Amino acid sequence: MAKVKISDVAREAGVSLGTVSNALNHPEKLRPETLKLINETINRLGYLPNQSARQLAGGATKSFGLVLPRLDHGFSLQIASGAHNEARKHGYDLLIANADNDDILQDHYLRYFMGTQMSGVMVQPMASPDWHPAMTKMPVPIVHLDIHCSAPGYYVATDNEAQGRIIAELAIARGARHITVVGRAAFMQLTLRVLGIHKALALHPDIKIEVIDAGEWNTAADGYSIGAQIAGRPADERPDFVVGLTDVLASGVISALVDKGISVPEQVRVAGCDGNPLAWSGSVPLTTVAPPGYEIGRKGVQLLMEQIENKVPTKTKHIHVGSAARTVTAATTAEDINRQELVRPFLLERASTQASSQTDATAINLGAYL
Amino acid sequence: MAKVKISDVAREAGVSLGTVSNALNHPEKLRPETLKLINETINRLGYLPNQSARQLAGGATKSFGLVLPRLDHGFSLQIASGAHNEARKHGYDLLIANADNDDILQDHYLRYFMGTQMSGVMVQPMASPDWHPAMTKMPVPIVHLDIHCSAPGYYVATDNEAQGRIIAELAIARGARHITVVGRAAFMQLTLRVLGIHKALALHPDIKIEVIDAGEWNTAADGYSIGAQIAGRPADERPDFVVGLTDVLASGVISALVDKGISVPEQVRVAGCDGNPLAWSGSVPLTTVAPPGYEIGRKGVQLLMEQIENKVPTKTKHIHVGSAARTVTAATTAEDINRQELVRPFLLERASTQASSQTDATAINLGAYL
DNA sequence: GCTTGTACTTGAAACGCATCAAAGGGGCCG
DNA sequence: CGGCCCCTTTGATGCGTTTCAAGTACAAGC
Repeated sequence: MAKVKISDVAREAGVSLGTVSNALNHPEKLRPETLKLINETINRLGYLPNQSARQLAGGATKSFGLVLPRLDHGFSLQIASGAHNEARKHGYDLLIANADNDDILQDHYLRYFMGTQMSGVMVQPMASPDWHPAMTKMPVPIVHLDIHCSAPGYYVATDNEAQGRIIAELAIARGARHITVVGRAAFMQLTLRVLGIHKALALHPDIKIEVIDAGEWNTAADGYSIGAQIAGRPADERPDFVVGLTDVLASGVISALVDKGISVPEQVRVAGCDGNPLAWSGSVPLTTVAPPGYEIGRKGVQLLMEQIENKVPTKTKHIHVGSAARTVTAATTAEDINRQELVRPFLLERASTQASSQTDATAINLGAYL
Repeated sequence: MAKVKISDVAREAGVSLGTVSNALNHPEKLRPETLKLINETINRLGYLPNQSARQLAGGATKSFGLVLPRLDHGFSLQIASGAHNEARKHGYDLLIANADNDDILQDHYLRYFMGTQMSGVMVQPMASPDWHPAMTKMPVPIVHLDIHCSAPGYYVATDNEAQGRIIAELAIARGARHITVVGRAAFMQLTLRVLGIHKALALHPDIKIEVIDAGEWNTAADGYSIGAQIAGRPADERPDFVVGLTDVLASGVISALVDKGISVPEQVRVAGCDGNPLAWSGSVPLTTVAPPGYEIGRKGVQLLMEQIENKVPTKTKHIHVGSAARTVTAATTAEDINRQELVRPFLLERASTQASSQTDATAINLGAYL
């Protein structure tokens, strides 16, 4: 049980300390026999390198940290997935921390990662990351995900506004007269979706729009109760188009409507946002706009790699993923954007289900309920 | 950009190195004014403690590592969620790594975590963890999740067999004559579910059962193509009950059946396993058995805490969560089990959706398609 | 004025490893 | 046989902390 260290291995194998170290880090420098001897000794003794010591002695390790606001949100997982694959491709490890919707905790893990000599850190912040300007001056490359930063720094944003616009345009095309948006609009990303909807509707002042908050957790139960409330209204105050800011919410709304005898989509059409595979792989697929989480994770790591390789982390660089059209906000002036990538949305067929979680693009899934 | 270290803070504040260290770790030992001075200096300089150095010098940190086979599987997330909350409750951090269904990677992260002086490590292995006996002799507490270990060691298992049994009993109660199980039975946990089904059917030799592998990823598309295959059979070779070893699979099967004109549940009933919130929050809820992932994560951390506090990590201890009935396998002899907890399955109501992801128990969701 | 005690503060010693200049050991050529 | 060069191995040095025995300053008690 006593921890075996490198010197134990060295003594046992009859070589010097530095040789064992080389066996671990630069195997090509050793004579094959020596290497073999050392490896056998390592296995026999059950030696496990002390990562802390390696990092202390050797500088940064090849690993990235990723702080996510929650783990039970499919979107965050796609980010994690994309980041993971890209990181492994470059030979980096990826460690993930759950901030549990808590600013303090998010900050805590961020500091933790930076202090661990990670090569880079990524966050999907729940609020604008301007909360702590000191963060951006840290000696570790950092990238913000799924958010627009007004502060200088690297980030990769998805065009949440475009998502809203896409949904709104769909609604218009379906002849909607009264749109109800369901979800906690106070969440940064959701706010932008709502903004996109409003913008798209600017040309159609005759279309009525309302937003109903769904509580903090955006659960199906929240959706259900809102759906029930909608169902209870007199027919002429009822929307003819409901947008769930989340697939789960939309799903709950549909349950309630159907339970209360309102037919979907005949009387009320419903659409969601997120591209949850289950939402549209069922027999009655839900229409949903999928933000390119996987791609965001991937780009995030690429941005990290750039900073690491260039060693010039002073320049601001942003990437926009999945924009259907370019958005201009105060934060993204021309000078801020050194590179911008637009990925066109496209339609997914019913049966090619898995594409939605692996694709590089913003996807619109056309399903039922619409 | 140059990293500021503790000695810089000390010099700048005009105190000694050890005093700054005390300010960080034992603030109560310092005179309030000194503490204040140091804290101000720390903030002014943007000092960030080097975690590697701390760990090296100070021994283990208060943090746990969790290695998961995949991140896009809801069940693993529930584990992560439960582990996270329990860990935070004890003041520990939780870091998560994604093994991406890869043995090597799983091993890699495991070693990484152990080498980082984590206080404890947890894995949800994809195969039996006996693959590497050396692991169990490591100087770091380790707990295996969602699996039965025959090797001595700590683990918390859910009763996968019981899940299968529950589903099978449901099928019997519905008068099934021919059951088709869809999924990659080679996955440890799924194997046990299938075993449970077989055992439950032992008393009903007249009921026909078949298992169809769904490929490695268990996607909805896999389910769809299997569903299509089933639909293509002559009516008398078609099952009257399909069990998706995963909700997503079941979902895909239903899509295919419906597309091919086979009515569900009139002609073929379908059930899933996993308790994916979306699976049964829609308008046509899927029947599914939910393994208590959240609780598994929680118990895992508790087991870790026990080992840490007792400092007697030699005793084998197992916890069974969510057993509907006790299973006895060769691996769990009476002596092995020091403590066993049985949580009774219960029914969830349609509208109380969020419970399924937060509950402590194995849940059976009764839905449509059945 | 001297001793004892209290309340902080100091700084040297480890923590386990990667690094790298230097040393060792052949082989080859002149 | 000496001189060179190349391949391999050595071990002292330092990475940024924590820890802890030793030190300092000051007050109280005699």
